[in-house]
Formats: sequence, C-alpha cells, structure tokens
Amino acid sequence: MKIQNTKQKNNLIIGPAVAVDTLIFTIRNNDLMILLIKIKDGPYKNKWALPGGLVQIDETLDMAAKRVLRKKAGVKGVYLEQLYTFGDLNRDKRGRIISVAYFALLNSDKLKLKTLEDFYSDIAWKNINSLPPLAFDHKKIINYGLERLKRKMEYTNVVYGFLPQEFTLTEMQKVYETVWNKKLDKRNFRKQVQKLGIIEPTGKTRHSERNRPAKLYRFKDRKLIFTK
Amino acid sequence: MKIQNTKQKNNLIIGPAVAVDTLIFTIRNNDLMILLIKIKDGPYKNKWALPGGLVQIDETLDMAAKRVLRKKAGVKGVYLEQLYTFGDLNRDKRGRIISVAYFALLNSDKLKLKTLEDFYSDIAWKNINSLPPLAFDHKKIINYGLERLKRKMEYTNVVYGFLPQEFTLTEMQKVYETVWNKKLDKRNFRKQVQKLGIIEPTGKTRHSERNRPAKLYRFKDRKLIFTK
DNA sequence: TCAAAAGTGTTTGCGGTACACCCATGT
DNA sequence: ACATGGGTGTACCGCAAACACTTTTGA
Repeated sequence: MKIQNTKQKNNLIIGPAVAVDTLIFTIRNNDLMILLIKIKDGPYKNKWALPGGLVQIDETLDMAAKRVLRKKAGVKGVYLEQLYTFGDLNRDKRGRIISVAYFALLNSDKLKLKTLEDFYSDIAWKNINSLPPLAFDHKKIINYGLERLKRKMEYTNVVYGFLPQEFTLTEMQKVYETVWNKKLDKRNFRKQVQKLGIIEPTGKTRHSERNRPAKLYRFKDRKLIFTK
Repeated sequence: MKIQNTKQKNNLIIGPAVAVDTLIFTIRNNDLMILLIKIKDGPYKNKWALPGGLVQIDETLDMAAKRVLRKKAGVKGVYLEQLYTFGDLNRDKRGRIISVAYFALLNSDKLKLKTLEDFYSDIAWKNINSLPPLAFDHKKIINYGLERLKRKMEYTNVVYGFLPQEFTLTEMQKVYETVWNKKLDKRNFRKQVQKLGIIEPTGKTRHSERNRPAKLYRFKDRKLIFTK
C-alpha cells in the first residue's frame, strides 16, 4: 500500500471515519435474539441500531469491538469474529463513516452476569424474526451476519458460543434448530455430533422437573475448529 | 452506531485512515501468481507490497478497490470480493492506517490487455510460492487471502475468475490443481463438474499442436454461485 | 505407427437420511 | 401408572473415491 493524495499530520486525516458495529446474538427460549439500542435523537431518532462506536486512534479493530461489548453488553470473553466492512457513501446520513461489523455469540452463562434491559429502556434484546425499524444500513448488516452464522455452524464448532460450559445434547440440538429454523432428527444429530469428537461427557447429569436426567457434556476445546 | 468521542466538521476527522489493498491473483504456466509493487522509499524501501490506495471521501470501498485494479493492473470487470479488514496499530510504521483487503482473480483474457511488467520495473507478477520480502503486514494478508481462495473454490464456482470465456476441462482442472497444489482424478473431476451444471459446451474445439482436439466449454453464468 | 493429450464407466465404501421404540424420573 | 423428555440402532441410498483403457489428431 502506497500513500498518495493524503495529508497526515498528528493523526489528522481527511477521509472517512471508521466505526465498529457489533451483532450480539444470543438464544433465549428457543429464539435467536440480537441486542439493539434505541437512538435518542438526530435523523435516526427512535430507530434501533447495533451497538457500536468509533475506532479510536490507539485501539485495534478487535479492541474497539471488545470495548463495545464490554460497555454496551457488559460481557467479555465471548465468541467474537469480524464479519465484513460496510462502506457505502450514504449508509450514515450524518457523515462518511465506514463500519467494520463484528458478530458475537453469548451463552446463558454470560447473560446472567448482567441483564442490561432491566436497567436501560433504550437497550433491548430483539427477536431476529421481528425486528423493529433499524437505522443506517443495519438491516442489511444483520442479514449478512445471519447468513454467516448459519453457514459457519455447518462447518465449524462455533455453536459453542451459544452454549454454557455444561449442556445437554438436546440443548445443543435446539440451538441448531433455532438458528437454522428447522427440526433435526434426534438420533442422527447425536450420532453426528459424537462422531466429530468435539465434545465429551462431564459425567454429571441434569435433573429437570419430572423427567429422566440428561447427561451433561462440555466442549473439549472452546475455540474455533473446522469440522468439515 | 452512535457517534461519541468524536469531532466531525467538513469531513475532518481525528481517527485512523482507511486504505484498500488488493490481492490480484492470476494463473500463468500452472503457477499461481500475485501482482506486487516495489516500494521506492520510506521505511519499507525496496520491499514489495500489494497494490493499494487510500479510500477517498467520495468513493465506496468497492469503488476504491476497482480504482486500484484499473490504475495498477489496467483491468476492469474482473472477479472482486472483499476479504477482511486489518487494523493492527503498527501494521504501517508511517501512521495509523486501517486496510480493507480485497482479492481479485484475473484470467488470461484480461492479462492480454496489458502486460504491465513490460512497462514498469517496480511492478511484477510473483509466484505465490516464492514471494520476495513484503512490506507492512502484507504477508499475513496474502496468507489469509490464499486460504479464502482455496476454501471458496470448494463450494462456489469462483474458479471462473481464472478462466477465459472459453476453456477446456483440462484447463479448468489445472486451475484447481494449481490452487490446491494437488493432483485430481480426471474422470471424477469431469463427472463432478458436469453434474453441477454450471458450464456448457460451446460446440467448438481447440486444436493444439499434435493432439486430439479438446471440446471448449463456457460458464452458463459468470457470477458467483454456491454449489454446495 | 507413434506420441501426446482427450475422453469415457464401473465398483466399492462411507456418510447422510429416514424411521420407532424403550428408559428413567417425578408426581 | 402415567406423563415427559432422554436415549438408542438399523436399513437404504447417493455421493465420493479408486482405478485403466480407448480415441483422436499431427507428425
């Protein structure tokens, strides 16, 4: 990359600004939810938007995304990956802002840490299937992220982002069914998952109300693995 | 995305600058090549780098990438997709620059238009397997792009980017073999490709020196299709 | 007739899919 | 004993992989 047609002095640049926007997904009651923030004023007043912020001069993109996660969702140590960078000219009416989109997956462990919507009226988990009117090009970004998520769950173990340390196979199956929006065969699902060798039994069981206890499993490695 | 901690007046922003860097691939003599530019001065003097440029205030990211392709490689209308955005703090010693990487695929039709290396001593096609010392984090970017390319050729028809309008099945197979760096079975390859239904015979044949003529094929659609 | 690349089918094994019943528990 | 979700095996089909010979052409 060669610098040309530019002036850079004390980090003063003539050019687009850079922001990160984060798609924070979780699953609650067998629904795929995304964390959104209501905009209070300006041209997008009363619309909802992805949590985001401008990238500071002394932070990387990943750092910026993690900062947003911490400040807006009160979580850290969750699954996070860069999604895509959106740079249309009029995606933000207020100025030329390029958005580097990230997506994060939260599990119920993380959710318990802080239930933000109890404290703020302008931040809320929204069902992915009934989104409110969105600001900017955030509808497009969410659609893009959803496709990535669906695809990635086919050929990686990224599902662990949605699951707590210990979980039952039925819970795991329900995550897939929720994201893919289709029923899976219980026997085939269990065979396939077990064959991949990415999870192991903890030896413990979970006793629900009045049913047979379910065996608990954990991921051998809570990091991204390609399974195909 | 909410603006905060920022000052924006007449597009004057305090923050990182944004550039695009393009991985321009082609295949020549059964080798995967990438177009690089030699840096003339500054801290990266005599190192090689990806063609790139700063994103102007009035152009989208795609426009910037296409501009680079046109100016540096003299081509247009080639396969182009956004790869990833690199934003480490010290990726460019000269200042805080975020790079949106793209990758492009050229076929021999396009190559004929302009053989740049005949005109410039500081621009050259380099074999992907014997790269010169690279500036910035461009080695990392190239590796990332290579992985994307290899994977994407498994589940899409993106190979068309490397192929001219008309081509033989052997030529097509050689593209795969070159990128994946392994031999494929001729009979299985032909069966699979034909079954996908993404190409069709043109009816014409190509007569090489002294062998049996090969049937020529074309892609039904020269746009990205998912085949799996 | 020879050299060189084009072109073509069959067999086998594995992975994915379809499908139904018994088990353990609490009430 | 019953209701509820947990847990298991087999049969079939289609796709992928392995594998070798014939055809067409120009010299």
